[in-house]
Amino acid sequence: MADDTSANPTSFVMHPRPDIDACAAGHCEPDPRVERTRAAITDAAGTLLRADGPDAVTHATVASAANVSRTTAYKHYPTRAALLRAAIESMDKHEFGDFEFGDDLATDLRNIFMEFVANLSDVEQSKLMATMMLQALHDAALAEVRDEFMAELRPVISDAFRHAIERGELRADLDLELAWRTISGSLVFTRFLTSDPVNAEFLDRVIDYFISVNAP
Amino acid sequence: MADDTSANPTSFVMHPRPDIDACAAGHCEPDPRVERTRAAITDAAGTLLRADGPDAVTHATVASAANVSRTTAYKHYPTRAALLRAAIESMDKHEFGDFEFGDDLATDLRNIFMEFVANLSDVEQSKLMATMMLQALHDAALAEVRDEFMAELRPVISDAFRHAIERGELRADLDLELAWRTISGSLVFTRFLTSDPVNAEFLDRVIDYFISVNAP
DNA sequence: GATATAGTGGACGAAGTGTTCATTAGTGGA
DNA sequence: TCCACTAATGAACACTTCGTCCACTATATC
Repeated sequence: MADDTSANPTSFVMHPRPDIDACAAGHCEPDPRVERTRAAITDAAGTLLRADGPDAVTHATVASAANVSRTTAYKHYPTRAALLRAAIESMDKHEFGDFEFGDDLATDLRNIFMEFVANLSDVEQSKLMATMMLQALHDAALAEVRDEFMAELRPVISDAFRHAIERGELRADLDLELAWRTISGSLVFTRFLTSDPVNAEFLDRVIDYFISVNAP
Repeated sequence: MADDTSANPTSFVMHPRPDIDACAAGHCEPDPRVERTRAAITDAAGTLLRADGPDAVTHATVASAANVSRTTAYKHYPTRAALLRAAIESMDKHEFGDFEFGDDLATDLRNIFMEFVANLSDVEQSKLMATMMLQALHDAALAEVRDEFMAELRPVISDAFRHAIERGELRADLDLELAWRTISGSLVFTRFLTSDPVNAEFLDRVIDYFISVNAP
């Protein structure tokens, strides 16, 4: 099916525009129509996911909520899995690049986990997170999204621990890997496997327990 | 529509049978047909949930897998939520009534969490658990199921802690509530929010860390 | 065997899914 | 400003799934 290059010279591809898939891949002068449409779709998908759960995220509902035709939704996200992934990726992940460490560990941990806890205490955001956890079990691409999400958190916590060790707040032989899993885990476990509230108060309790137990 | 009691005496309700809903409620001489059908449906639903995830659990698929007519599936579980709940309840929850405590905490914890970890390291069982966590956010009835599931685990762990305290393996002022959340949480968090494996080795690491940190 | 309920399977309209296609709208280069 | 090109549209399509209904058969108890 290769085009015959000896065809009518006026039929040259003179103004090639990047197509949808090329833009999705990343580097290409973006067509504003594509950007607009994609943003509308991902926003709508995320909102629907938070509000009504994963079952509510279909091409039809999303297209309607995004004021976009159903056909377009299929063009951008051919499968339901891709649509769901887009919805989950719409989650605003906190950037810790500019995090400023304070003078004591408790304050640092409170600041770091504040937003995490806020997400957990919000039912809609929790639905989104639980959906991510569930889907990541099937969907390798989504598992990567999840890992990137967590990759934001971990180095900041590790740094906080290191500072605390330097200050003598924590024992020097602390297992950093287990330490951060302990704190995050207490929050996640309590949110998703118990009926107990996960709020600032509980976070404080977890942090205090952690510090008291890991003091030198 | 009250029956006229003066009607033909042979038309008395002579052999009233309990209906489906009464049996579902619990106490009633169970109709073997109902028991058989229910078991077939819940088994099939659980298997489907584990194998293909919650989206695969519909009245049609379950009925087909259970060799039961679609109509019957609707009769027993009128909504999809009810069907999913049945699937999740089919999870065999370990009974700890007969648990025998040993002479050291590490062994006790290993034995207690062994099955929990086995579930987490199995992808299918993990799907079931993640579905439970997600659905419990919408479905109050399912939240209760989840709590009952956890209620099996907690007292055994608390007892293990208490024995350990008596033996001098743990500090006496240990916060039991946070302690068990710490261990369970490390496992759950690592399973559902990281790509790292949760296996016997990891469990040992968690337990060793916990004990070393909470020693008197 | 009489009687009552559970389970069956076909049929149904309604709704949803995934695709195609001719048409319209919006974009950037000439 | 015009033009070539692609994105987006919406109507139409065959197809599947959903939930419900009903006459009928199977099975359990007395």
